Amino acid sequence: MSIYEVAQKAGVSIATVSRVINNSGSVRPETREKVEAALKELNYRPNAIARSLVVNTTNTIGILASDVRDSYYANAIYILEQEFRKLGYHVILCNTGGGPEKRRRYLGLLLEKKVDGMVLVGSIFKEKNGNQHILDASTSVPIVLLNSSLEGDNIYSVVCDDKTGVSKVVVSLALRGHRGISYVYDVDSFSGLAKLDGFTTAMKSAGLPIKKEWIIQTESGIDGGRRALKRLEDVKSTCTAIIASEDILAAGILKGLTQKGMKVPDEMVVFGYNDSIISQCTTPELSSVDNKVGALAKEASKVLYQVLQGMEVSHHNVVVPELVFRESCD
Amino acid sequence: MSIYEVAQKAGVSIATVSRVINNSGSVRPETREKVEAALKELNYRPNAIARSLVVNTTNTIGILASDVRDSYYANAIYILEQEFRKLGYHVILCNTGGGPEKRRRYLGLLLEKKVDGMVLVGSIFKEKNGNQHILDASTSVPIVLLNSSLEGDNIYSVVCDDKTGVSKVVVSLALRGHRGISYVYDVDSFSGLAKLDGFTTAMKSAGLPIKKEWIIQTESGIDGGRRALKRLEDVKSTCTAIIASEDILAAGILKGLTQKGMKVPDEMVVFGYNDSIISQCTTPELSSVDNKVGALAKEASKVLYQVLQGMEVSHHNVVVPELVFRESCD
DNA sequence: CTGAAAGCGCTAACAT
DNA sequence: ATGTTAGCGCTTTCAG
Repeated sequence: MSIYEVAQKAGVSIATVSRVINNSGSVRPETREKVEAALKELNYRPNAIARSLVVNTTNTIGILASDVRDSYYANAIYILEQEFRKLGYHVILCNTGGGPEKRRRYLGLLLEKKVDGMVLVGSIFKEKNGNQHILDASTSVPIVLLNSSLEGDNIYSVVCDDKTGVSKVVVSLALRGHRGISYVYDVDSFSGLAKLDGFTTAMKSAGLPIKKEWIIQTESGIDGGRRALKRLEDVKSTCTAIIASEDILAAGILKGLTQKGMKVPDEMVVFGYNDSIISQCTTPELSSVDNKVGALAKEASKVLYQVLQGMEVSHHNVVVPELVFRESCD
Repeated sequence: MSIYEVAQKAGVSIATVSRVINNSGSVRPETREKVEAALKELNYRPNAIARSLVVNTTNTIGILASDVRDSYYANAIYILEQEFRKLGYHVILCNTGGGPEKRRRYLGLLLEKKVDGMVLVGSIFKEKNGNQHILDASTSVPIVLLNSSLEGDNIYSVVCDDKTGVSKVVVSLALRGHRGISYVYDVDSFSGLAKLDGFTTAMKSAGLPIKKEWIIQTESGIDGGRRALKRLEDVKSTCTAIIASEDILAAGILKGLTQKGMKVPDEMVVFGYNDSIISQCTTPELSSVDNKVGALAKEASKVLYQVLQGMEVSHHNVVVPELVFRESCD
């Protein structure tokens, strides 16, 4: 099953076999045929490991994501895998589960596996020095961050302009006459902070009041949404619109509202974020912000590919999100 | 950055360095310290590729799934990755997109990459000879099928008993007095067929009428559900319960029902399948069948691991699903 | 306890 | 056009 046996069966040297396999050098048609016959007969498969060792490249990209089960990441990974495949790369997947510790370990493992490059999907949290390992890894291979950002020679980022995303929602709501707008979010990630920033900035420039009690941080998930709504009631809120940083949060809010018998969108308008499948499953259907994961992932693969090809590539790349209106805000 | 440089810096041979790295053989404490110092200083990382070449194993498992974006697959992949990681394996992910053609190619690629084993996630469709490549691949490495089945020496399967899953729903519905029960499904996959079988079998043994017009095949997705409902109306159906083969289908059905002003569950009962996040987002919330992806994936990784360890393992393993009652069927 | 050397399967000069 | 050969970085006998 090695190249030697093929060579022997074809009555040529291993170099010749290598040549026909890789279409390199030139070989006489008759010789080629002999070799190809042997290849078929032995059902030969080249050993990519051995090849990698000599050519010093694995055609493999490492992908780190905190959790594939999140549909946002799932989408990103799906596209990344597809795109890299088209470009001739394999993909090794690692679920890091968020924390920097596991991420550090996986980065190391991927480095040992000699991946040609990596893409880190999703927000990096702001730990003190928590990102040193990324910087370190980047000395060995190029790294692209999808929806996160970090400064470095060999680090590239592709982000969705989430600040603008939320801003657009605020503006849109203001135009519809809403003055009391609440913002509900979960995590303090890179994009989480950008969204929050977008909210406050836009509220200010629209001249709308920003009340502390209207900005609510809650747990992730549908129950997080429910709970946030409850807290909003506690403070006797008089807002007429709620923006959630995630669709799933908005789904919880919608549930809570319905339960209280409040009409959406008549008595309260709700906006989600991600334009995930969830936004189509709720009743009423959820208006949301399409943060373009597909475009982001495509861009990320393109960037990494170009870097790998030795091209000069911009270190910062941004994609602009779009509002999608459904029943919860018409 | 190779083992040679470490050896040189430590003033020992590469064999010794190898020994301390792998904790193999025995080395004098002082020597070990010298080596470890050099290791640190050079920030050395072993080259897994080179190692794989000699030990003839990569500690990598290939995973083929048709589409990670499907939450069912996403869950499976997440758990698989976690479990294998715990066992010391990496995971290469391939999205095959369903068809056998791409799957054949990916199988080959994974073989070249010398994965130690593979798990194929999801249903294999019934093509004529469409599965020969799986059989072929299994001569090189063990393969476990998650929720699919194929006979072979080196092939193992872990399936959810979906036939029983749907049967349970039927029985449960019959107990509640429903006699007219409709079944809506999308694809003819391995598990798709099992579910359908479960429906007809259970209907028969419950002595309930099986009408052709009540068994509806439709497209996948939320619109598939909507459309199926429409067809059900077309035939002036008088059924009082609908079972869908997927939550997302049920979501579409629910939407359609609400639109028509029909009360769920009072006028019509609906049951989904998968117990996905979707079932909690709909209004009313969807009763569903928990098909235990988590358990399935855990079992799959265990099976493959044991095979890799040279243990004797059962070729057929089944996990039993459970009903989860929510508002759409109380 | 440590080192020398063979070899894993392949590619890429360098010869011929 | 084809063959010979030297590694790629590592593990693993086999000597010492």
